[in-house]
Amino acid sequence: MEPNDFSSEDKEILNWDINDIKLPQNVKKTDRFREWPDSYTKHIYSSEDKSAQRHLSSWAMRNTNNHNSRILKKSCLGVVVCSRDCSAKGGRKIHLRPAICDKARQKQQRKRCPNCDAPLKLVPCRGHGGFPVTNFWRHEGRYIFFQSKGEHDHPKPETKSEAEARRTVRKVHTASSSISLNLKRNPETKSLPGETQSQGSLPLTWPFQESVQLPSSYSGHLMANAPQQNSLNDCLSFSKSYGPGGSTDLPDLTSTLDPTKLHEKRKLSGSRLYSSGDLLHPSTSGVYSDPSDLQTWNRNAALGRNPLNDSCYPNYAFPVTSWPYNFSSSQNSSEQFYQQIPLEPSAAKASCHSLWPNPGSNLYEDKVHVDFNSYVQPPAYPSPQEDSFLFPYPSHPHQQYPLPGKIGKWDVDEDVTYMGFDYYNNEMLLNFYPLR
DNA sequence: ACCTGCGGGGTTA
DNA sequence: TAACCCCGCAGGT
Repeated sequence: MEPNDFSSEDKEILNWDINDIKLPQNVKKTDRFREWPDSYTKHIYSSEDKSAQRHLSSWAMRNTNNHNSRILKKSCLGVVVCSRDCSAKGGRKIHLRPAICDKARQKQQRKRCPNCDAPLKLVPCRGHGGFPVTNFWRHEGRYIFFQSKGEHDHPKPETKSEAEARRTVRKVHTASSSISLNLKRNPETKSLPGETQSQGSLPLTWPFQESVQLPSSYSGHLMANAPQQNSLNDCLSFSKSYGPGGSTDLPDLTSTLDPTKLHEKRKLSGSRLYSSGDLLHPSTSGVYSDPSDLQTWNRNAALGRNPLNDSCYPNYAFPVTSWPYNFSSSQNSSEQFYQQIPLEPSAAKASCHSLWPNPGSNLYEDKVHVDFNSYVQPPAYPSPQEDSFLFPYPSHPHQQYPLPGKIGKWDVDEDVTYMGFDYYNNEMLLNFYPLR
């Protein structure tokens, strides 16, 4: 649509700025929640949207004080990578989600690469004129306004739920292995001083062991089968809740947030919002101030990525060689993907991904946007969250790393690639590596 | 333990 | 003044 085709009303809706005194309230259509907002984009969400209420993003965004209680500002923390830039089997790269909490992040950076044991490195985001990409949130009336400044100049980290899931499972594993060890020992034997369950010392192959050791209290809602029933059935059960039929929202992690909370604070002032600073800055393209980052970037860009290979396959035999879902793009590599899933465990040391296609179910029916049908298209491949913390190298015909500043984005048009994912199932489709 | 939002305050241009 | 940042606190999960 050409700009001239817009009515003045439309223009108002399109031209708002998060810093405006008044924001449009005659919004005809709210946006679907964007999990990976990038570039200089704006979105208007419904105030009912749980993900928007929580100001969620799959980028690791931390709160930034802009001294403006009416506009929440968050800046991107980048991504945690292996300092040796190692590749796991299958060419996957280590792309961890930086901890939001400063202390937790420092602690995280003291950990080692789960793949090669090299130190981890935080790649800062410099996508906004050399500074981190910033996101702004403002609740106004029935809508939640979102504005993004800058274009992420780094790979996507694992998602929030993936990172949370990894932590959760690590805890469970620690607990269960502790119990297990105690049972193996004389039950009355106390732990030796200094004896710890070092996460870092666990073999990389432990994820599967962990998955079968999950206490039933934990895994019961995750798997239809008993935890001890391994491999095929578990793996298939992982995939049950995912697929192109899902909504595009982030998982509804909780339902307790009071959406009016922010309004209560914000109704204090009715006049012009004082400037939130960099909102007024001219747009700038991504800047690489660190040549090594650019090098890494270029390498990644040249190698591309394959969202299919990013998908989860647990660290054990995966017998599925085809998928019942009939993807719209039958000639694309999704078909190939399912036929190439390695059958031997050694090839499957990879992140467990949250987005297996789901032929039937739609766990998000209650959340489906009113104009859902106008947005959802059958995905060309099963994994929109192609950027788990392990990254694939093989290039994908549909998606490659664009260089910053290009029109290309980290993800393909979200309208196409979005798929819903279920938080709890996501927990089972996690990256089991014991980090953080 | 960690996430999130808030707000005080420091630094720099 | 405006942009960035760090830090600590409180409430929540």
